[in-house]
Amino acid sequence: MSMKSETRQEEIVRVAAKLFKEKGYSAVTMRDLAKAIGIKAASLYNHINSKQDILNKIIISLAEEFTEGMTSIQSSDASCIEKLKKIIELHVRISSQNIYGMASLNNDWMHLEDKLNYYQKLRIDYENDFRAILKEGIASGEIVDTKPDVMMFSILTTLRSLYIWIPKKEDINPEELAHTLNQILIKGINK
Amino acid sequence: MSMKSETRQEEIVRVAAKLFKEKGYSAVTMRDLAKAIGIKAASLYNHINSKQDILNKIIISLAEEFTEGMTSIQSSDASCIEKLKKIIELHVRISSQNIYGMASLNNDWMHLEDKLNYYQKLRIDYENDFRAILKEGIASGEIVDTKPDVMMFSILTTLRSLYIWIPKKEDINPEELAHTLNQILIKGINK
DNA sequence: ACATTTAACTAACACTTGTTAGTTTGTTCA
DNA sequence: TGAACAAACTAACAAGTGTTAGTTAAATGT
Repeated sequence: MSMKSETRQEEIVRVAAKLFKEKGYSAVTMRDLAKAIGIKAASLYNHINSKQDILNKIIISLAEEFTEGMTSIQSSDASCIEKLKKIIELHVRISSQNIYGMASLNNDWMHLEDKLNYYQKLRIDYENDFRAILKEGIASGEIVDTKPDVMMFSILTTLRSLYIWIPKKEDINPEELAHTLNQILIKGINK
Repeated sequence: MSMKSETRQEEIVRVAAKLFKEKGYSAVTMRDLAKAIGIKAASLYNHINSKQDILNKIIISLAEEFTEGMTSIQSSDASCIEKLKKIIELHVRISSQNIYGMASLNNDWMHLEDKLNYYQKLRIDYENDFRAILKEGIASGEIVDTKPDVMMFSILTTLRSLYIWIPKKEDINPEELAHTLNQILIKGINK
């Protein structure tokens, strides 16, 4: 068991993400965070540079993980429907593993300062890649010819909100969830 | 033109909702709000009781509007698919008319204090009504027999996120948007 | 054994927070 | 004209904010 145990910095970021999910970035104080860990607020600064920096670490690492996933999917030679399935699996996987961080990504990104532009670029690029897949599917006849913006919005907001919903279900089987979502998002719900 | 002009209290709530959308409830100070209106922070208290109270007004009035809409839809004798269509129209209408308030409803509800329990009851009841419609549709064969929880989550998170997406489009035709969403959410995107 | 490093601590800082008190100004109406 | 009121103002408050400085105690490496 070479279980490399968590560093204090990692613990701070992890606990911060949990608190940020519950109350939002602005409502969590460094004293709240310190108390949740069991030390004094000043001691946090032996491990992190600033409150800002914690938020940066949480959000940017997740955003980059999504970007990497999308790049990999883009460059594969799968069909558009298959690519969409892989995107769904990507979101289910990352969201399952980062329930707290995903809340910050969705709700607290506007409090990024230095990293705000970088984050927004990643987000816009991701959405452009997503839209390109849909348009390709429309062109090839795989996907119904409806407004790609509305399709993307619908699918992507569902996927981005998974962090709200996953913790409410006791049986978090990622494969099964991805499969059910794939059916509902692609094929719809009517018989 | 008997255009009953906005009271100062209404203006405060309206401007607050806009600021809450941009930065979140906790990050908006009473001085920010006062400056956006053009008065001093202390003057706000001639019109409102507290910062809390502004949030209550924004969120509870919207939540009750949704509840009324759902009650009306529930008691109609439409088919399940038709009821779903009406729910989509309800969300598009309320979201179009309350872009800023919807952001608070989605992101700042946890900062409700006295009204938190009441809000959560409205929300749970709404979701139960929604789920009941889906289950009825499954039983009657109108809707595909997949997990109703996942279906509800998927549709409802899309509808709840409309406030993010509507302002990005210049042509905000609610009827057309509701129609497109209806197609995508009910019939899916594959051909 | 001793020097170094790590990571906790206490104390304090400069500033911001929501809110209250008391006052002033302009408008409304008898 | 003058009393009453609405709604702005200034000043201040007590509490809380992120963060720094300086100190101490335990662990580590030579």
